[in-house]
Amino acid sequence: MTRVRVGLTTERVVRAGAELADEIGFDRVTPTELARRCGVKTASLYAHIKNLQDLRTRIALSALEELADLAAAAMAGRAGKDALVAFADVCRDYARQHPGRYAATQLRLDADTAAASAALRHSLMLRAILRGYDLTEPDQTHAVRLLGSIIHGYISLEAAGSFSHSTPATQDTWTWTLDRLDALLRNRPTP
Amino acid sequence: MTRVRVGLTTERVVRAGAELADEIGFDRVTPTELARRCGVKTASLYAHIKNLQDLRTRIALSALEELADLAAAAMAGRAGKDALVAFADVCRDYARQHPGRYAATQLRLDADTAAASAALRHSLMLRAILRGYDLTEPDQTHAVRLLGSIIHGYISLEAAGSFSHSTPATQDTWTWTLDRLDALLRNRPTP
DNA sequence: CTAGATTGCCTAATCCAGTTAGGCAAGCGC
DNA sequence: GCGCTTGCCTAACTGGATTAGGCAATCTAG
Repeated sequence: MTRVRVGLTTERVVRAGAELADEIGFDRVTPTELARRCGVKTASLYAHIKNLQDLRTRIALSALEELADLAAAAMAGRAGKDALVAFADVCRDYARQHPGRYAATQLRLDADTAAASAALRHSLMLRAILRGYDLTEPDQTHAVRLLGSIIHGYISLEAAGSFSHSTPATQDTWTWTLDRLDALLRNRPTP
Repeated sequence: MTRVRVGLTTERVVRAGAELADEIGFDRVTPTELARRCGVKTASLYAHIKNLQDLRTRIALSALEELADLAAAAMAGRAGKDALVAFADVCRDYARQHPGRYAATQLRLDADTAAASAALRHSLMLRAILRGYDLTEPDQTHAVRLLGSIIHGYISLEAAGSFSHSTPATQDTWTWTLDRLDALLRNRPTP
């Protein structure tokens, strides 16, 4: 019985979990499935992760980091609408290319974990986008929330297939939406 | 051993499941928990539901119906911004009062089930709202998707607690958002 | 090169949730 | 009161999450 050492580490397990999530869905990532994919018995995973919840949290945190890195890179050197479109496109592309990881970013984290996560970077980037528009508090906070709502809402509905049975291409709606959103932010507050 | 007949039916089981979802979360609704709540052994539920997936699907469908009924009632006799605000408020209130049921409405349904669900009524109501604005295709479809994205995105983020650690009250952001959305829909397409 | 320490991965076992099969009795119609 | 229907039960199976403990593959020292 030649026993082969795959050489797992926590990082590799989490990475494999993220890939698995993209293939079969984040909520179907389970120790059993992940072990199968890693070519290892289920119990062996527990040397690297504490339990299922720990695994999911780690995948979520790594996805948040990854998305934040991508967004930061795309936004570098851009401002105003350019920055807005760059950020939104990165989020949407990420969700389309890595649906499981994107789903992971929506995992409900406890307060401490969330505070130490890359979620803070995301909100800072939203703030940064709005620096290109002429907004003062409290409008700026309202706008941060609106931005988050539209981007997340659109991506969720598109991923759920809510748009797939209508005629205009979703890409058209996406650019239309960002155009309108940009105009909305540029215009003075309504009277 | 006096055996008591609770008198379950599929409808009552689903109703109890919806209430349980609001209390402990939709994804924690499970035959075991639901049986406990109904005062019945787990196996007894299977006379009324096929399995866990069937239970979840039924809860989702009933929530979609319930929300559609509420929305239709709130929108009756209203048009334009009044209709928009009425519809959006109903969705938000429903999500706050019945978080588990709202989560259920986001359950991924297979094509046949979705087609026979109240989801169609929801999209028709969104179309109805837009009749109060001067939009032609393809702008109208874009606007339907934008409406859905904002409402769903905002509610999701608010439910996830994403807004709970900032200062302006979420109610202010909500009315601000609907004001801006109304203005966006009223204004001519950007040059 | 080899002995010992480390530790990655295994087997074995436990617990618990989802699910099925079959039995009993509570309430129905007569 | 008699039988039929059927709501609910007990008993049993399956499969996944998790833990404990053992063995062997690799690393390090000398």
